[in-house]
Amino acid sequence: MPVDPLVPAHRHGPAGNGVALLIGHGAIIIGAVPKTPEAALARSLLAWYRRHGRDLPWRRTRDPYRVWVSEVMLQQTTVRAVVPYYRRFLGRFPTLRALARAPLPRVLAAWSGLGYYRRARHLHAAARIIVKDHAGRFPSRPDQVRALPGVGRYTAGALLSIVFGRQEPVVDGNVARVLSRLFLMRGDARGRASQERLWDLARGLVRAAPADPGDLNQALMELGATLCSPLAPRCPLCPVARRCRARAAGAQEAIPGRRRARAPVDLAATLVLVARRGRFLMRRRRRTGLMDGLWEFPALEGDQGGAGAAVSGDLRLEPLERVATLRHTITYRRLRIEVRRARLLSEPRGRDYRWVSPAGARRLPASSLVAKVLGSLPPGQAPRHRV
DNA sequence: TTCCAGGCTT
DNA sequence: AAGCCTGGAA
Repeated sequence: MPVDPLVPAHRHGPAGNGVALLIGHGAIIIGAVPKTPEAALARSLLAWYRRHGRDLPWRRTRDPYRVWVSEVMLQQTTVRAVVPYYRRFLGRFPTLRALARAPLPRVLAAWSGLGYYRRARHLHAAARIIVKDHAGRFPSRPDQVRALPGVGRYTAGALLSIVFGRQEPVVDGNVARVLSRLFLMRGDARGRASQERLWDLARGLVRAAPADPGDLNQALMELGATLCSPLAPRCPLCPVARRCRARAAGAQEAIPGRRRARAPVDLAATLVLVARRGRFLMRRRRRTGLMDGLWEFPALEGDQGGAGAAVSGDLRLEPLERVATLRHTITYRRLRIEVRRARLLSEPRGRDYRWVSPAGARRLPASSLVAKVLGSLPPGQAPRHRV
């Protein structure tokens, strides 16, 4: 058994003793006296979570499929953004088998606007793997869960603890913040040593809550998401503020240290709207690593904003008047986008082109940029007939 | 206008 | 270590 750096060897042992109170004629267990620091923390966190945890849709089920969908959506995405997508997604794909049967474009369409579209591909691929290799039953073995595409250390731990009640730790951004504050971890929280320390701490805590590992993990995440915020944490409301070393040191806002972002790159692009019979021409992106397989309005290549013929992939066209200007950011790219009408000089060919009504565009797999473009068009700029 | 949170993959 | 996306806060 690995030595836990937090706990002196003689402190290892049962988590606590029951304390009985006699009230009237009955004996009532009112709680356990924690024997270890972890047990004390776990007990406070669990009590707080049960009283103050938010009522979220995926907390009303233990269906592995539903919890899995929520966890993948919650990767790099806030609860507020996820909730409507989660409901819609499960409306369209109510079961793992339904998801596995669905064509990928339908899955991507349900994901449109949520970002990080690789997650949707992974989810879909993993559903098919589960049907094929696990008879449609979500695996409960850590190695099998971890082997699914799109399931890393965090997501595996979340699923195993929440759905299968296993004592597996989780460290997401919220947990990392909570733990680095509780244990006053100065220095770069993203370094390898810090990460291992965080996972060790999380493991120690989840093992101190053997009856409710999933709730313990969710309590840590909930605390980070609600009270233990990056800025202005609400320590007076925190169930473990008394045990927080960062707070004792007055350093809660300084921990963990901020990540230095990659310098943004400014780019200019021109998107073209080609209208025909009330529809716009759209094209499906190829595999570039960026919004793979999503539909978009054709972009002019390079610096072709001026007059005359221009090229967009295998398309030749003539840009016309500008109808909108907007900004869009993708990771470190800051795009300044001009939207221009255009006239075709060559006919689009193949499955990667479609003529789409504005309503139809909102049903295709597409990034938020498409919605942004459609929303930026002035009234009366809807597609019109053009000879 | 800028900054930021937020896991997985390669 | 770098890249992926978006919405909301500062």
